[in-house]
Amino acid sequence: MLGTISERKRDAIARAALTLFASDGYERTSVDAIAAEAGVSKRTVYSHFGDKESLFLSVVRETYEGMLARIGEIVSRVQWDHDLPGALTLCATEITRSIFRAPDRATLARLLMSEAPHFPDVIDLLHTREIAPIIAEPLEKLAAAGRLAITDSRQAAEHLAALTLGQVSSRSLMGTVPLGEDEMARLISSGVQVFLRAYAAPRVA
Amino acid sequence: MLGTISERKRDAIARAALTLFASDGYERTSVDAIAAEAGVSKRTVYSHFGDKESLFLSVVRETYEGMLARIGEIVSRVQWDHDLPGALTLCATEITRSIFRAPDRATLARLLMSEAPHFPDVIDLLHTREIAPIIAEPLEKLAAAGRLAITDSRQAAEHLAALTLGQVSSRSLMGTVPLGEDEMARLISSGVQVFLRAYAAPRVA
DNA sequence: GTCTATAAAAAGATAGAC
DNA sequence: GTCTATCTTTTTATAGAC
Repeated sequence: MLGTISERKRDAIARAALTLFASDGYERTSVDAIAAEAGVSKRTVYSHFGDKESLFLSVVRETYEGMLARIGEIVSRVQWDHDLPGALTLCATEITRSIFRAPDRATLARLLMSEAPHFPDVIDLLHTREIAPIIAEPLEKLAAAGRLAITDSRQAAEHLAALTLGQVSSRSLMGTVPLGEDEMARLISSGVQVFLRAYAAPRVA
Repeated sequence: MLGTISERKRDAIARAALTLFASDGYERTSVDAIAAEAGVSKRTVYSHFGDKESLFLSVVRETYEGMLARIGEIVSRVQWDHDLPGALTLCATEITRSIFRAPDRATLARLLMSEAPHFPDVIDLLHTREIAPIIAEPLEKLAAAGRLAITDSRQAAEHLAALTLGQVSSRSLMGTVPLGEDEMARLISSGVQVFLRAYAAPRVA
């Protein structure tokens, strides 16, 4: 189940690359350093991934897709039926944590933003595979159930994301400065409150 | 009033550096390229700014301070007395434009985020000289006048910023993808609407 | 102060042996 | 597939003339 030696090396290279790219950025990370961190020779890196750019795109894509899958899981696990503020807060908190607390995704967001201008493929990735639609899905159902006054679920999802994920990103400078658990909770719950005040379904008389 | 030749060269270097840093990032920008763009020799760059890092910090600081001053101006010029939604929309639009439309500041935000992890001084700058307090000031007055239901003006300012500036930043990938004037307007006005629904002063009976 | 020329180091990529 | 050794280019920074 561990794969061939070659596959394990490939994996070690990908992990080392992600770690280094995320902490130092693309240009500051040398292929030498990646090879050393992975415990292989530089030639092996080139054999597996062709060149530095392909290696970068490969690990970035893989990690980003993993993040989206994780967000999908979180959204599908949340119990939306009862406590609405609690469900929204939990969902937003878990998503934020999954992005800013996972060791290898901690600074992925920053890395993507930093390198996007130099890699059209990254811009494409970010535009094709978005977070908002994933959040929009449960909001749509809540609207249909009459529990939220939402006309455009996609837009509402972006408002919710801006008020929670966006606040945390901004405060932590895209994951650069670590945020305390309590401050993160405060930011998110304040954001959810604003969202709910704006989108609360009017009381039926 | 144009300054000495030396001062004009210094200025040309600073402008060239900002342009190149903003479009290519710190590592991808060579001092050679800056000297060429400024029309001076490389030696002159080093004479004026010491080294590449000092040059970077110098232009970043200067530009960021200029941006804050511009935001302060915008906030102070807005007429808050009459149409509240209009005033908020105008203010947010002007601020967003001043950041993402000014030629030399267009990608400053992205540059700051990208390089912050590698320059402690940039983190310091962003934490010491913030945007939120500038926006909090008029909100505080509006709350005092009973026109908004705000308890924490600083927090409300961050919510407003997240819903306007934050949405635009996110959509444009921090200025990487240019946004149409109409889409920017749509994002901002939707954000202001949410803000107002959440912070509207309760009607006095 | 400003320039040309150069030193010194680093990094991406490859050749060739095993 | 994997390694060591090497080529080539680029980049920061400086020496020395004017």
